[in-house]
Amino acid sequence: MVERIIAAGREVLVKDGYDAFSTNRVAATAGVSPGSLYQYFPDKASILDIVIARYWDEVADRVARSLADRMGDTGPTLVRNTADALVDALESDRVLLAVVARELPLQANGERLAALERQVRGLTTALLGVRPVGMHRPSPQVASWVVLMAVQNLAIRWVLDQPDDITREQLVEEMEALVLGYLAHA
Amino acid sequence: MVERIIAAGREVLVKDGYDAFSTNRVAATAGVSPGSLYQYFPDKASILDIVIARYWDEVADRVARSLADRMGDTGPTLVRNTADALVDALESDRVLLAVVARELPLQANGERLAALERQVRGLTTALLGVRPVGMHRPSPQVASWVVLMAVQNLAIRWVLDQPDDITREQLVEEMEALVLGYLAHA
Amino acid sequence: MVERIIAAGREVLVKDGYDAFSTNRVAATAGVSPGSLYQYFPDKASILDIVIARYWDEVADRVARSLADRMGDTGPTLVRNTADALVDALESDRVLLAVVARELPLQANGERLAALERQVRGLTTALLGVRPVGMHRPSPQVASWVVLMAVQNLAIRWVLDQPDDITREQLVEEMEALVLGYLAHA
Amino acid sequence: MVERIIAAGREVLVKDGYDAFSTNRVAATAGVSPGSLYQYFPDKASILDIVIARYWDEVADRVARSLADRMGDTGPTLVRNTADALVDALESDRVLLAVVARELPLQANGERLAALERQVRGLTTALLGVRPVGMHRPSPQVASWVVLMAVQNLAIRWVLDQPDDITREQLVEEMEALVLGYLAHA
DNA sequence: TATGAATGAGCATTCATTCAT
DNA sequence: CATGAATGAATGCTCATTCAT
Repeated sequence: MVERIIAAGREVLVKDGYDAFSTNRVAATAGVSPGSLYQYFPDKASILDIVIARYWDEVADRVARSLADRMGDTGPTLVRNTADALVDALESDRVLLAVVARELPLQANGERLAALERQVRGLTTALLGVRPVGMHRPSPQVASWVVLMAVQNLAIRWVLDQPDDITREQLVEEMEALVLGYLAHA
Repeated sequence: MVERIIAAGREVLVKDGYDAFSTNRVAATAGVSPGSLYQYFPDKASILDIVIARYWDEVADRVARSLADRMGDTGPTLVRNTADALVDALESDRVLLAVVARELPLQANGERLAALERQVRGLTTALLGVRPVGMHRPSPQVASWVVLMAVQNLAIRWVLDQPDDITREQLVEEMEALVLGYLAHA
Repeated sequence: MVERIIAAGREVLVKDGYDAFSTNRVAATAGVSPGSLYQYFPDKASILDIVIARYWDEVADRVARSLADRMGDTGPTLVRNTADALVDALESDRVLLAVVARELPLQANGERLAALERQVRGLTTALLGVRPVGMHRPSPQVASWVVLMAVQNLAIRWVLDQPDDITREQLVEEMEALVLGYLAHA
Repeated sequence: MVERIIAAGREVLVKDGYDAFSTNRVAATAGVSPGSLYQYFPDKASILDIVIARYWDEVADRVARSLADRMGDTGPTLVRNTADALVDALESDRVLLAVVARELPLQANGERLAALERQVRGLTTALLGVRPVGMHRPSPQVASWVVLMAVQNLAIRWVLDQPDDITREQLVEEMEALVLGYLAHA
C-alpha cells in the first residue's frame, strides 16, 4: 500500500507535474481513498519526500552500479567514468529530473539529497585523502566539496537544458578537465 | 506605488517566506488595498517575477560594480576578483537568496536568471576567445558554460549552506584554482 | 445533501433574491461548508440551473396533475381547465416565480424552460392536428406556438403584476376567448 | 457628455453583452474617466436604465412612425399594420433586443417598459372603447391588456428565436387572427 | 483498516464607487 | 468639472486534512 502510494505519487509527478501533485490526485492514481494516505504518511509533504528520496537513491544506485562494473579504475579514468555514470543516471529519468529540479523548491529535496551529497563527499574525501599523483590541492575536505558542487551542477543543468552547442562527449571531457585541472592546480 | 508593492513583496519573501507570499499579505505589507495590486500587475505571479528579476539584477549590478573598481585585471587576478565579487553580491542579501534558491522552484526564477546567465556567458566567451596565456581548452563557447555552471553552484551553495570547514578565503582560493586549473588543462 | 443544497439555493432565491445567491450564502443556508457544494456541483451556475429546472418541472407537474383529474375534456372545457391549471401552478410559488422571471436573465432559465416549451408545443400540435371542431387555423405547428406564447405571457404577467382591474376569473375567461377565438378565426 | 456615456453604454451592451457592462468599460468606451460617470449618474444601474429606456422609446417611436404613415386605418388593417410595425421595430436592432431580453433581468427594464406598456394599453383601451364592429369582449380595459401581453410576447420571441417553421408573413397573419378572433369571440 | 464525505480557512481576483487633486 | 488612482468588501473556488462509519 505504501508502495502503491509512492508509485502513484511518482506517476503524478511525471505525468502531470508538481502543480497536479494533490493528495486527491495521488490517492485517485493509487486507487485508494484520500483518507488512506494518512494512515501511512503524516502529511502530503512526507509523501513527496519519499518519492524524491527514492529518486535520488535510484540515481545513487545507478552511479554505484555503473562504477562497480569498472572497479579498480584510478585517476583520470575514474573521474571520467564517474562523470559518465552520473550523466547516465540523470538521463535515465529526464522527465522526473525536470520536475524535481525545476518545479520543486530545492528545499523539497530536503534531507535525502543532503545525505546523498554527504555520502559522496565522504567517499571523495577518502579517495583524495591518499593524495593521488598530481594532486596539489591542500585539503581533501574542501576539494571534495568543490568537485561535488561543480560536477553536480554541470551534470544536472546539461541534462535539463540540453544545450545545443555541447555534446555529451564534450560534457564528459570537460568535466574530466575541470576536476583534473583543479586538483592539479598548484 | 509600483515600488511600494515590489518592496512589500520582497519584504514578505524575506520575513515570512514564499508560502506567505499571498496577494493579501503583500498588499497589507505595502499598506495598500488588494485591488491596487491589480492596477499595476496583471496577477500575483508577475509581482513575484519582478521581485526576483530585481534581485538578480541587483546581484549582477553588484558584481559589475565590484569589477569596475578593478578594471584592467587579467588572468588570475580577474578570476579571483570576479569570484570574490560574486560571493559578496550573494552574501549581501543572504535571506532573500535563501528564499529565492530554496523555497522557489527554479522555474520561478525564469527568464530573468536565464538572461543573466546568457549575458555572463557571452562576456566570458568573449574573454576566453582571445585565448589568454595558459588556456588550453579548445572551445570558448563550451568553456564559458562550464566555468559559469561550476562557479555559480559553488558560490550559491556556499552562501546557502555556510559549510563549517570552508572559509570564505578558501572558497575564493578554490574557485580560482578550479577555473584556472580547468582552463589550463591540456 | 444534494437535496439540502438545492433546497438552500431555492430558499436563498426566495428569501433574499438572486443578488444574494452566492456560494457562501447558499452553503451557510444549507448548514454546509462552501467546499461541500463542489462535491456535488461543478460550479455555482449549475446549482442555480438545478433550482430553476426543479421549479419549471414542478410547474409542469402541477399542470399535468391538474389536467389528469379532468381527463377527457375537449374543446372549450380543455382550454379553460388548462389555463386554470397553469395559473394555479404559477401562483403556487409566486415569490420564486417573481425571482425567476424578474431578477434572472431569461437565458438563465436556459435549456430547461426551452425543453418545457417544446414539450407543451408538441402536445398542443398533436391536439390541434386532429382539427377539432371550429378550428380554422391552417397550421397546427404554427397555431400551437402562437397559443403557447400568448398564454404563457398572459399567465406569467398576471401572476407577477396582479393587475387590479383583472380578476382571476376574468383572466381565465379571456384566455379561453383568446385561444378559441384565434383557432376559430377564418 | 451624458449622451456620450449613454451611447457608450449602448455600444458596450451591443458589442460585448451585459456581462461586460462594467463602469470601467463604459467609461473607457466613452473616452471618459470612471469618476466622470458619477457626475451625471448616481450609479451604474441608472446608466443602464437610461440606455434601456432609450431603446424602448426608440421602439415606440418606430411603431408610432410606421403607423403615422397609414393613419386612418381601422379594424383588421389597423391590427395587421400595428403588428407589422412592431415586428419591424424589434427587428431593427435585433442584437440589442437580444441583450435586453435575454441577458438582462426583466426588472432591469424597469419603469420605462412599464410606462410604455401603460401608454400602449391606454391607447388600445380607447380604441376598443368605441366598440368597433365585431367586438364582443365586454371590457376594453381587460381586452387591451390581453391583446398587449399576447402580441408583445409573440413579437419578441419570434424576433429572438427566429423559429424555422414560422415565416414573417405567417407571424403577422397569426397575430391578426389572434387579436381579431379574440375580440370577436362571444 | 479503509473509507470518502465533509470541512473551512484561505486564496486570487473583480469592480462599483469615492475623493484628493 | 474632470480625473483616475485607490479602495475594500465580496466573490467563486481549492485542497490538505479529519473522523464517523
